[in-house]
Amino acid sequence: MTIDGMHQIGEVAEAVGLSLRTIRHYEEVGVAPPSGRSPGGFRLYTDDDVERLRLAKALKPLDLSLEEMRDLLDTRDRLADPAIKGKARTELVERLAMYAALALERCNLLEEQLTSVREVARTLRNESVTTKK
Amino acid sequence: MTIDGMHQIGEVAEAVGLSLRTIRHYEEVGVAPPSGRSPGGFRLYTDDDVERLRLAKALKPLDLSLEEMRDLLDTRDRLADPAIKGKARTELVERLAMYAALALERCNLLEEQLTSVREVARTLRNESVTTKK
DNA sequence: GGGACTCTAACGCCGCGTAAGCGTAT
DNA sequence: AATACGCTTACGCGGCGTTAGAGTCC
Repeated sequence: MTIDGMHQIGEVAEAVGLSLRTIRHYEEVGVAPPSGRSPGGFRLYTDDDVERLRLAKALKPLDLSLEEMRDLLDTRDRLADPAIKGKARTELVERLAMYAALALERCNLLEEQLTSVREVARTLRNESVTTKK
Repeated sequence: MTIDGMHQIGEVAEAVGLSLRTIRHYEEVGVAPPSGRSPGGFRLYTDDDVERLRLAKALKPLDLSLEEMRDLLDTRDRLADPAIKGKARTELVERLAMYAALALERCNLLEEQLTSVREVARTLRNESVTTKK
């Protein structure tokens, strides 16, 4: 940890469980930019930045494009700002709801895959045991 | 369906639920080649070919490389040949067992993802409801 | 011969992995 | 001054999607 509670990339990668490359890439495409840089150019992440990265990682199974992920995260962040009111806010809420729905769909898909892959696993086990002796 | 119980690619795609492109690609890399071709060059798949494609699709959530998939499928097919005996057979069985183990691992990973994505889904729902009115 | 189907060849895209060569932090 | 850490740039890759243009089936 550096001065002022800022973290540099290695530390963050360790904590979040993403590769350096991925974290840098997430900056490039705006998914999770660091709030600052050291004088020498090192990326510096606040705790909130790290949280955003965590969320990003958690979102991965949703299989969104990185652009969609950025949109989702931005939407969430903007909703957290109570200064946004009225129609603008409603719009954001609806967008978030969309993503929520999408997440549910994706849950179902994952469940299907899980059962399917379980079946396959059993089949393979069987075949590699039945045939054994 | 063409003569002799052979199916052409569109029919197969429909039945299995893979795109034409994917099926062609699976031939290119040896995952699921058609048993024949029409005089004019159309791919012709037997019922067994179609079965192999089905299996290939079911295997997708395992997240193997196509090369590994090919290996898995080939191993299975060769095991089905009772002419293979002794050490060679044992080797095949062990290889299949490896894939079975890998499948189990993958199951766990999928479970993790599922719970994680469920949590996210709930969170999003909450946020898009709490904020609503 | 007309319409549906299929073919090959080639480029494009996304989400990073992986060097290479060089600067920064302590 | 050594060691660990980080930076940018750029190429590569897997698994297809997507034209484009030509051939095949019946």
